[in-house]
Amino acid sequence: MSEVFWTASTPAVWRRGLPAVGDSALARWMGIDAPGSPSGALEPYALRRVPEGATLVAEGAPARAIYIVQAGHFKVVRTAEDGYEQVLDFIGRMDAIGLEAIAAGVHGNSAVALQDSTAYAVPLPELESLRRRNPVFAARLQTTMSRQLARAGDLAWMLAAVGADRRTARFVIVMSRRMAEEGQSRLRLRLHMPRRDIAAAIGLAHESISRSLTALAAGGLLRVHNRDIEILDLERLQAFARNTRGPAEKPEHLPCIGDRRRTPTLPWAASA
Amino acid sequence: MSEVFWTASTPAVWRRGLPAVGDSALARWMGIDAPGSPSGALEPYALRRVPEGATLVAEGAPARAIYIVQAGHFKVVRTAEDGYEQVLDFIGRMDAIGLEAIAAGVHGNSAVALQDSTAYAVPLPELESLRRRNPVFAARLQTTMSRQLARAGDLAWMLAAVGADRRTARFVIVMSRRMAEEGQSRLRLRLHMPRRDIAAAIGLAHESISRSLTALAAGGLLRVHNRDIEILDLERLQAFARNTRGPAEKPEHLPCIGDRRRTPTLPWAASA
DNA sequence: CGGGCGGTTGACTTTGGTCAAGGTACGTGG
DNA sequence: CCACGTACCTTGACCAAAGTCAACCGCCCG
Repeated sequence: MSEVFWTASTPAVWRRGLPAVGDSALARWMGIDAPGSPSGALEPYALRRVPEGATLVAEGAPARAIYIVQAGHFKVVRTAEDGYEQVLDFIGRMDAIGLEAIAAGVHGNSAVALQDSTAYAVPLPELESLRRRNPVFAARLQTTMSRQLARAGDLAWMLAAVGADRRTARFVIVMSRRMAEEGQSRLRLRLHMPRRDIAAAIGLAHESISRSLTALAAGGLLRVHNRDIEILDLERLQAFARNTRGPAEKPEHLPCIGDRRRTPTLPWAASA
Repeated sequence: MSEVFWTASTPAVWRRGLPAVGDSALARWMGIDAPGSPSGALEPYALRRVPEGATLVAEGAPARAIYIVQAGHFKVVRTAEDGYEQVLDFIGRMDAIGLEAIAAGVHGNSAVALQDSTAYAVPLPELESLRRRNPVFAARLQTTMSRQLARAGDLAWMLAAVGADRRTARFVIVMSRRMAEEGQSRLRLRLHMPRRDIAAAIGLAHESISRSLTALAAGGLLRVHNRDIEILDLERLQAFARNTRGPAEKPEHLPCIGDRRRTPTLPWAASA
């Protein structure tokens, strides 16, 4: 119970770039390793290297291409005129960036690399013909857009929760679900972004993220060590995240974690 | 200045169903009036009538079809387990419903009619072949999905603003922009939804919507009469909505509307 | 070894949610 | 045509929740 699952010193490689996934997987994703297509079909699509912190697409820029992430992670942000960055999404490998620009012609959001990353650029002029020539790619693209729409729902779900603790709990659940979708463990997650970005994603002050994570940890729902999070009790975490407003479900065994008034240590956790 | 632009008694037709748009426009939208297609091509796609308050698609239901709105307005909601409804989007005519379900196979959101409305159902099994046969429809569908992604950004932009007044201002701006996109006046808008739905969309209590609208009106930025809103000073409204947090821009001529402490009447408005 | 960034915690202040009451518009039935 | 009832909207008072400011700690990197 007291043992930690993370290594004492977090390997620097986690903070830096991720190992690149083989191009074959990406080619399969794009449907361009289909019978008849030369495996070198990826060639025309430039592989862009994006160092940590660099901007792949800038909002307001004319839409020239969409991008398929090969390795690394990105945050999708919309920068207000006052410099406040609202994080709209976090994008991992095999996912697409810039799809919202197809209709508008200009990018509405920026994409910034969270680590050293790489992405293939598919020029918009070629998108149409590629879609026409390649049904697999067309379907995959549609699926990706559909999935991103579903994620927008997730974002709203997180932002809808009034309590800061609940929002944070929902954020953890959403990240967990995505990890599971990628085939990773759903109970041990590694957040790829600083607290500040989490805060910007769910509309809180970054201090509140800290407090909420601490409270959830004190409640025995999580274990937190910087960007490593272990979900100890998914059941209760979900139950806690369930309610949007109000002092959690009245039912006795789900006391409100928000009740951390003076002492961050939860009164009801001590009894268990 | 004291004259009102709305008729004394709001025509009941506005609250009820909207006049149906001709099928020809919809057929053109879907690309099935293209040369070679019989004009009766809409036939296979059932036109569904949806009375006010009725649910067109229910979240959790298996995805059978997507819908193209012919007349009326819908709200797209995600209902939490505790019954709280988060509004994700408002959908008007010529727009699509249920696109997020293509990837997941089940509907993640519900769509509820705000007035008596009608929509064409395009069964998912036919979607693929229709897209393949009909490039115009394929492109239009992609554009629509892209636009909905962009709107998800709008939603986040609204929710990101911490101040209630600012959120409300942003909501008005977004609605104004959409009206403009539909070719309507951008300064006179008719909201099709009750305060309660606005509140659910931007994450506030419905009382706060009232207060914020009143404050904005008191500031001379808007004129409000129930669901009719006239934007009096778009310039200043946008300037006010600009900042995400903090007491608005320090610059003298843009005082913080949020400063309505005791008196709802704005102190700085009186001086002008 | 030292500087800086990211994270945590505490004290104070303000915002907006909640509860409650009153007002207005619209539809319905007499 | 008018009276009534039901939503919808507005306003007020109170208070808990979260933002802000500030200090501190610890880790990583130079």
